[in-house]
Amino acid sequence: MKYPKLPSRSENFAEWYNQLVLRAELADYAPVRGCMVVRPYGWALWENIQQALDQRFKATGHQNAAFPLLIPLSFFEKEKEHVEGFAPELAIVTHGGGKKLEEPLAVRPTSETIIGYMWSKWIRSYRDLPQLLNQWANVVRWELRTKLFLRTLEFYWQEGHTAHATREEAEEETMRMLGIYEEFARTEAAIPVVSGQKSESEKFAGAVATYTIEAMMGDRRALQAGTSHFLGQNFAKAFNIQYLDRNNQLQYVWTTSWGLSTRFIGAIIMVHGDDQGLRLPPRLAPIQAVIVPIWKTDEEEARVMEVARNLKERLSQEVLYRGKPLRVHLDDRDHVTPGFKFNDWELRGVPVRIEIGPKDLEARAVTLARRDRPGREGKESVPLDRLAEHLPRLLDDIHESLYAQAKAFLESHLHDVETYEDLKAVVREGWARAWWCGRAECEAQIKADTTATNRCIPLEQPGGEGRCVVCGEKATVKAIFARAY
RNA sequence: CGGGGCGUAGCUCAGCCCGGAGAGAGCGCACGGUUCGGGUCCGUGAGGUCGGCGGUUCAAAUCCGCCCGCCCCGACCA
Repeated sequence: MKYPKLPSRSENFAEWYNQLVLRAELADYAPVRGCMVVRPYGWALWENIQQALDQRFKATGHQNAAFPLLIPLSFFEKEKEHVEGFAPELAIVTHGGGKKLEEPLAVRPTSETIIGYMWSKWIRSYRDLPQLLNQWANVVRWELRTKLFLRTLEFYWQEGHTAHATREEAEEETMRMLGIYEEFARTEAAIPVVSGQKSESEKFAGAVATYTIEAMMGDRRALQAGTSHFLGQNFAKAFNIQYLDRNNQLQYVWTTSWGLSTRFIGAIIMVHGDDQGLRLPPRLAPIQAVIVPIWKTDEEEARVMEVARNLKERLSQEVLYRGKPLRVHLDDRDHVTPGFKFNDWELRGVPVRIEIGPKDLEARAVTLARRDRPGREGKESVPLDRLAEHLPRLLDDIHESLYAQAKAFLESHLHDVETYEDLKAVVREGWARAWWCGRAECEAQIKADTTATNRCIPLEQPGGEGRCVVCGEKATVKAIFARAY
């Protein structure tokens, strides 16, 4: 076999993932340890994620801004938990312009501190609130163990930062943004998630409460796919962000922050991908439909290519999918065979392939192949003049089918457990949902015994009470335990 | 930071144990032809400080020492 197949997902998931990222040209290793280059195809995917989220942020009143990459090191020392959490993974600039700096500068690992500093200058009155900001940025965290998209020294994300007059408003904001992440994952990426709250030991350094969306990867490990933090007045006090309320009383603001990173691309790969390669969710796919022309003779080539070119023009100009022009690519490479192209575009995860050959021309039709169904089963012939109306429906159908598959997978590997023995067995192959007393010792015990961590306390709770799966004490909530990335 | 693996052509690797003739294979790439409805076939060609530095030797990709880098598995994290 000239073109080796990917390692199969079931045999070696980690190797399958690595090779797929490289071969689909989403990213490549940079010459610096732990850093990656996001290649055009991967970045196009990220741009579509950005668009989908940005639109939602703006619709809920947020504005984009840009804060500096470099942050005075002393800023991190102002909030005790924050510095403890981030100090070990800071990259620090000590020299500039050939001279040693008076004060070292940290390359931002997140921007609460510098935004807090600016707010302390900008906020004077309750009339200045709320502050609803977001920035699209790169950040650096000196991770020891890296993996493309999932954990790299430098990564790209959006970080939302808001300041509010009241606790209630800030808490509402925290939950609103968590809801947006959940809805985005479901309706754009076809990824079902569990929304919940992080335990004390898993929460963000400096937060009062951290909320998360957790997604189940194809190897049944959990991935934190987005987070939303209620920061209380921790940063307000650390950076002295105060305002005068209606009664002329000086008050501290209440802040939130929330983020989703290029890690989400890893989730898309690991949730939907199969042994053939990527299966990109149609609404985020850089290419939604690829046209593969097929011919034998020069005369056929001329006829087929003419129709193919016209089709590409017509589809990208006339067909709107969810309000945006259909993203169509014509694969006019003449030095590779159709069979090669089929495999190539399947590896790259394009949702729909449009085959046009002499037989199709004769029937005034094209052959459509959908990526979510393998082989012949996913193929159908569609008349040329019905394609424009057919494609959006097909893309929706693929989206629904990907979501349904992922949802079924999640549900079939998420089990309620009653005993500790059950929990230990379940987390080897999936997620365990169990009564938990809320104590860190019990979480730690589970982690020590199984390497599974407390992923979250789901917002959806059964109610009532039970006995902690570890210690047997009274428990009022159930938590999800799983091995995670 | 602990454990493991690897560094020879763009990629995957052979050669190294046992030093010696011209530094190799497959893929990819370029050109020509052939093919094209599920990873075509043939030919020609370009392409290499054998990770770096030092040592041993008449002679080092090969033996020895030091260094550097990367990947994988664990603890930490989005």
